[in-house]
Amino acid sequence: MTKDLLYRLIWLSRPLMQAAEAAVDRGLAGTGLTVRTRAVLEILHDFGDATVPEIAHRLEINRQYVQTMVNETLASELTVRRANPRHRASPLIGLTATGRETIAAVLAAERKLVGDLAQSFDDAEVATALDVVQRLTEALRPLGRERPA
Amino acid sequence: MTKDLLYRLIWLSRPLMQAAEAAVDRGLAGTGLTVRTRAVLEILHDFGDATVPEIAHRLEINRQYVQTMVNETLASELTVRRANPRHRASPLIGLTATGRETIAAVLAAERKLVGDLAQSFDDAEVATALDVVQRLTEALRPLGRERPA
DNA sequence: TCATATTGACAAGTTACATGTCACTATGAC
DNA sequence: GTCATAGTGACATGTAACTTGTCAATATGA
Repeated sequence: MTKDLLYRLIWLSRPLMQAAEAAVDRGLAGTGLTVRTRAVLEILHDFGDATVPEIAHRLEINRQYVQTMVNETLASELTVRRANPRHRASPLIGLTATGRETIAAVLAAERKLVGDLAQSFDDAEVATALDVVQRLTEALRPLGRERPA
Repeated sequence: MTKDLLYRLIWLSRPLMQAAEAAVDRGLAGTGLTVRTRAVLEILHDFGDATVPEIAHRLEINRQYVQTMVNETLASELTVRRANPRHRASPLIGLTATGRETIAAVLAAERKLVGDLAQSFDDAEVATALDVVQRLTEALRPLGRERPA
């Protein structure tokens, strides 16, 4: 029955996430990054300079916490503040040369590992899995809200 | 490319888990349970009486934390201590009538919701997704360990 | 019987967040 | 321009879900 399979799939999300984040964390050893500062740098790497609230929106966590993560990356000179023409009080955060090299190296290493894993899977099944998981996530989301829609 | 799809699938595990746990949490409103005490009761419901270390092993978290969760369920009389013939100092934890009714109601409600969701999916795609996610989790697990195997 | 392991209880520490407040700064309607 | 309203950085505090360490009581097995 689909119901039971779906139930098992839902509860597999936690082990998958834990395994994934542990693997990422291990890949971060020696870089001085944490899983969360890695996430900030990845946003800047993928989308270019952004303000703290913009990064927070992308990461779907609140701006106050992102602020502390960004402050850490500023302190370790992985990022810098740049003048924001659109808002004088809210500078754009951008990668420094070091920051760019660091995150690029991390992402490249991760992609290499995933490339190795990918050999055990074929395109069609992964595409199906991705589609199912995406639809499932969207279907579950409203159920967690105050007033489920 | 399979690699990119796989990468996206890996990073979807967190949103899926968050959506799933938020939905579970919402279903717990009014029962006095938390996501974690629910997990303890579910183990007892599915596998029968168990000691604290046994529950911890099933949940893959440490016994000290499980002990505090179990103590909460004992305090709210959802569970009771029963003599353990195999170990005098480590009682078996079992559901009370109230505990059994509570967890049965919660699980039934969850299964009903999943049943509704299941109508948007077909058996084959969910089976494929489950298989991919299981294999992916097992493949990622060793990468997070000290000495990746 | 005696070394070793298991268990419950308790204390602390940690991580990854959320929430609330303040002062400052923009922005847009007028 | 002016003024209500919203966005922002900084800071403080709170919280859930853990981990780690320790101790004394108790088992277990050679």
